[in-house]
Amino acid sequence: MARSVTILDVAARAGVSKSAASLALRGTGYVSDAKRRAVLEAAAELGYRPNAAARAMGSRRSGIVGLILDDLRNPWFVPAVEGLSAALHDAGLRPLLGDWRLEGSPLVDRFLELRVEGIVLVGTLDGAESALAGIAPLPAVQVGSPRAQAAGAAVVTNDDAEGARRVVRHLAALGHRDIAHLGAPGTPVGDARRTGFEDEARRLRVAFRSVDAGLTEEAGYRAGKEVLAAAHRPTALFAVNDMAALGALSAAEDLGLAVPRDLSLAGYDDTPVARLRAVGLTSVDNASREAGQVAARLLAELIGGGPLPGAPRATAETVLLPPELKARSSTAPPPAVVR
Amino acid sequence: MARSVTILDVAARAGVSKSAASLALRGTGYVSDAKRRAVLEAAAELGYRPNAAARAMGSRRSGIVGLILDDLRNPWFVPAVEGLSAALHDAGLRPLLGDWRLEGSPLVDRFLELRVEGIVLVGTLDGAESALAGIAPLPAVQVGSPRAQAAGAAVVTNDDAEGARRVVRHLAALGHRDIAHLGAPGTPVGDARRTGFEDEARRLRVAFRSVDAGLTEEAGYRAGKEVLAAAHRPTALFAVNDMAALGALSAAEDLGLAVPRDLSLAGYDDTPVARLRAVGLTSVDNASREAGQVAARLLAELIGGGPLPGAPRATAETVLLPPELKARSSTAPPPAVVR
DNA sequence: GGGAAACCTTGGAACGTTCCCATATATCTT
DNA sequence: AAGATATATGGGAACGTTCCAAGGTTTCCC
Repeated sequence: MARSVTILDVAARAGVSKSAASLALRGTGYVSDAKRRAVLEAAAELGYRPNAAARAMGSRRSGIVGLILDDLRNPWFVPAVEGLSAALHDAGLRPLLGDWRLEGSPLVDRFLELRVEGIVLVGTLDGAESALAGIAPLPAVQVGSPRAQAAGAAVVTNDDAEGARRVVRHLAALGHRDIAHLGAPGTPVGDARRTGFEDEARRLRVAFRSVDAGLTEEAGYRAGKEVLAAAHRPTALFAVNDMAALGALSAAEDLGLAVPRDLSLAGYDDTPVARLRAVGLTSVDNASREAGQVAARLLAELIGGGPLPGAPRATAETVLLPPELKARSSTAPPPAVVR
Repeated sequence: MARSVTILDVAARAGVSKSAASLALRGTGYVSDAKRRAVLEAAAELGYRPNAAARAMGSRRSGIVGLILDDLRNPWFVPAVEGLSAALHDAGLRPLLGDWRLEGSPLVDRFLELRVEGIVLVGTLDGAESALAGIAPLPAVQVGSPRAQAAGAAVVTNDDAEGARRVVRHLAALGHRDIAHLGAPGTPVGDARRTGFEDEARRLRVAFRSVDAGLTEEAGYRAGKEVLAAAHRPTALFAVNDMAALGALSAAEDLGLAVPRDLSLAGYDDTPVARLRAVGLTSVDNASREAGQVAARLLAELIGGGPLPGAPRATAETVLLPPELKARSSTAPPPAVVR
């Protein structure tokens, strides 16, 4: 194991002190141009790589923030992570990813041992309450509707109620006067979307009903079948998410209903599946990338002392971002004969 | 910023030396039971968290391995990462995730600065050749078909040729005698799958043709349309992956062909979409979880000195794992009238 | 009962940085 | 010309661990 190159090797080769080399490499403080160049050149020649652990020791700063992802299997978080990543980088911080489902609470321990400067919780994080309690004094921001909220963490999320309202407006504008919602009560997104749906339907004087389904395809299939097989069936279905909408799509097909001729169908989240030509599902696109950016900036602010330098932690704050409707081929005017 | 509690605080409270505390906390070496208990208790009371950076300094070992993921958007890697994660843990190593598309070569720099003990490359990693050159002396394993192979890295991958052969056998057994393949030549998976397809079709004396498509839905749609609109159309289509298969599905629908009545369709990768009821696509399930495990064990062996303690790096080795066919509703016997 | 082997304990050195301070020189200000 | 400021330089301490060597017990075996 050839001992790796240290800053002392670089300093020696450049003919300067280790302090000067350190300054030159980081680009802070006073170093003459000549020395700076010599140091940089020596570093390049030797293939010098700063040792992150030693740097963390010396500076008492790790420069990293931990991102706890809810579930890698559900890549809805990708745009959010992109936004986070970019904005964190601008603040001189580096993200480290971990999967909550996969690693569980040891993940939090690991982040704490790495002395992360802040934590971003991405998604719902089922059953994370106890683990989250451990991060108490650290700056934390949660992006996406939280179930387990870390004590005092700021929350940046999409305005799910508004998204649901937009779906109703879209369907109503197409002429639908009887809409059913396949909901997922008890989940944060489920509750917000249902509330938005019902409020707007009421406001627009559209007949509506909400049935309990769930967030999975299976749940959408079952609830869809129930609603569509009933005596008086709605002309449009709004599912709590794209998965449930796809389940409902299967249910409609089973019953011989064509989408969108006999039934309009809308989902939520604008997942890649919704965009498939074979599916073409009308959905709602969360401004997740922007949410990630906002969260990162918020966190950077909290880490950098925050707006209340004396207080132990900035007060919990909730930022809501408006989503965007993506109309596709699964929604159309209702059949004329109906009603 | 209350200075965090160190091992010295723990040692003082337990009434032992820092060395004893260190030994007790790690569970190595000789410590009396009484002291061990006292130390553990003191640590718990104080909420002691070892400082990973300091530990890395002292031991000259980081205990972490970097996982470079090709693209978070394509969650095919999840089972592989699960397998990796579990097996690495058993070897006392911790995985750190990074996304190649998102972060690019700075990701490699970061891993090197963190002094990771090994690197796992997950997936194809387009354009990563130069970055990968930098990891030269580190143990590295690549899981999934590589395009950019790190010099001397071992490769653990799925036997794509075998998977393609199984698809052909399945279709032939159903009675198909004319099969087309929508391929993605030039990509590692594309080439292997096409070769397997053609070899088996030839062996079974089944008429076949391969057309160039690509790995996306769009590519599958275009190539599917071309093949299906031709004068003599095949009774079955085998696409290079599920996305392309879904594109072909749309093409078939556009042409008024019902799947599987008029046309059987198979994909590859067994993505969640293939499993959706509304889709029901016959596909091939890669043994990715197992691939991850094998890769992790291989890497752990390389890190722990490896089978050739003198050599600079174990010779590149390729492990092939057999995949499994998942027959679903998109494949059926061909229509009797045809041919 | 004498020596070896196992068990236990500890203080100091080392790891590779950054930070802090002391000092030196150049450049401005009046 | 005398300070004041900005610029530059380097030596030593600190960060929180693990490792090492050295010493002290106990246990075991012949």
